[in-house]
Amino acid sequence: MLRDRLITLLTEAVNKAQKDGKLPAVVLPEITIERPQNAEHGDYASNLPLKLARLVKNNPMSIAGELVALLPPAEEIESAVATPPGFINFTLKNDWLSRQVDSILKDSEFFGNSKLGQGKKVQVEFVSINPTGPIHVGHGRGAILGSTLANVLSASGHKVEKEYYFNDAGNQMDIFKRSLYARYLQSLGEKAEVPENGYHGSYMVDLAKEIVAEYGDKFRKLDEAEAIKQLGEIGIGKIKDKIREDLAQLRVEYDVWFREQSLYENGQYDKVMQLLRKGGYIAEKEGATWFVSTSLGEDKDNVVVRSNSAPTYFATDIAYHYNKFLERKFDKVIDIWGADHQGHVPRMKAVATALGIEPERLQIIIHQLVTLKRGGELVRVSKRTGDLITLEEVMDEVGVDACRFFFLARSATSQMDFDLELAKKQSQDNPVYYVQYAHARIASIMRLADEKKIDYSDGDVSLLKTQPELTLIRKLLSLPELIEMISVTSEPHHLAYYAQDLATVFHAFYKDCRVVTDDAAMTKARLKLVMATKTVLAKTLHLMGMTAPDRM
RNA sequence: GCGCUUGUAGCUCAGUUUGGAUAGAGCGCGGCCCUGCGGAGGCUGAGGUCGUGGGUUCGAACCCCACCAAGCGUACCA
Repeated sequence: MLRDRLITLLTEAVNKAQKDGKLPAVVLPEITIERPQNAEHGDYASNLPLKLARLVKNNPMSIAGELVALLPPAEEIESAVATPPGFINFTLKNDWLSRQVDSILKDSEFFGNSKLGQGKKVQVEFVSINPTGPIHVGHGRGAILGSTLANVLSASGHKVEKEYYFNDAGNQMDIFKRSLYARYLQSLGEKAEVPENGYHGSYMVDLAKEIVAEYGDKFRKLDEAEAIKQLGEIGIGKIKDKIREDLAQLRVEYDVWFREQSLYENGQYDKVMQLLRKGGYIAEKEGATWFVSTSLGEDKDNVVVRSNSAPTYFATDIAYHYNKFLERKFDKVIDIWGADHQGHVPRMKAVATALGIEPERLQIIIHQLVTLKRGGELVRVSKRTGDLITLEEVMDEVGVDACRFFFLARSATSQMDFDLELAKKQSQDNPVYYVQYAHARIASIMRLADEKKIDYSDGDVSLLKTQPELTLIRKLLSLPELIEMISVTSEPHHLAYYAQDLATVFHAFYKDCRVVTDDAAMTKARLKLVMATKTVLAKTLHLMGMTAPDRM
């Protein structure tokens, strides 16, 4: 990566300066290379002289001057200039830039991939809602964030597994089953009440009707406990299928669908509890069993087994993370949760510590919740009170591509209002179609070249030297940096901004540089550039889980 | 009360990790550009006390402190 190369060059310059006595022998601060916002400041810049100035108590500009003079020559660099107040600005060589078009074409869809991850095993777990109801729009945010992050991590050389955790055991499931039983009896014309803390949504009515249509009244004849059990399992199965369908429609694919139940079935729950007990992290008090997180600096202890001997969700989550790290041996685990789970973060970190797992290996990304609106009017999202807008409805209304783009264009930490009317309206104009339009436009040019039977494989890219061409090439070349940056920061929203930027510079290029002309040599060179742009744009869209249409 | 997250242009948001060069984008609003490969495009203008007040620094949207506002959490719910 060019950035690393510049750091090396600067380090050499500093070493030389210190050896020559032009710079005092101080410990070098971390060298940072940034991409200046202003194009006049070149392709890359370093503020190293400013940092050094403080340490050696010298004028930053004269340090910058010294370093520039001592920089070793490099084939990529046209110039390195000391600029007030003390930056070193690097500009790339035009012919080096244009040569990169050939290398993008050579790498094709693999352009931008790296070995950063060194094949490390990373799990990304996301969505993971209870199978008690359909997915709503807030969960969709986690789904899009998780699937996109997984795509990027794969591109940067991680061995990624995407996982969904079905909480199909415990308290909430019992409530769900009893709610369903009540709806079932109701749809057979009997009197029954959905429990007060139960699931009242209208989808439960539909679900009950569906089961009546399929199975008739056979569960009415069973005794209540047995009916609730059998009916409940059928209901859960149907909800799980629906969740899978919705996610598939959103283009979210999973490698593993993990069942909470399995933690009990294969004894891992008991195993981890014994382990914690042995480590002195378990205590009995007030009739319940507690995880003593205060011994790890937490504010309070947490119940793992209630006084009625039912384990809490926290208990199985402990077993689940034991399974992730110690049984399946992931090098890193990324959990993506909604902000309503933020209180769960510190205690899970404490669990990691108690199990001897370095807490950094467990990364928890919290995304803020989504407020759904329709024409400015607030829409309730809580599935426990019914009246919900499902992810399915949103996808049908605004389309999957627009949906993914909208969610991706915001950082996980931003609280977002998702206005359905606005999303539909805006997606007619911009920015989703703006980006996809660029791809369709490129496809159209390539079709024209194809019709004219132009073979551009021997095109000479060194003919590409005008400003719009070079600007486009520069933008193409920043994809590898972007992929690495997102892999490090886990912030895939930058992809959406990149896609827009790339579309913008392409449209500008298109305006200024006609591709297919009578000039055969220039046509071939530009076709190469256009094809390289198509590759990079499609790759960006695919990383975001969006389509790259050839026609619109 | 305490904790986490957020507050940047009329609206929706980047930029805050690593303090630096005139604070960016899209939408909306004003003005331009169609004899050419897809005008779902291009160019351009207006629009900002970076929540408020202090502090650190040669330099703060970014670091520190206080305050204000919003969301979430603070269960033997998940």
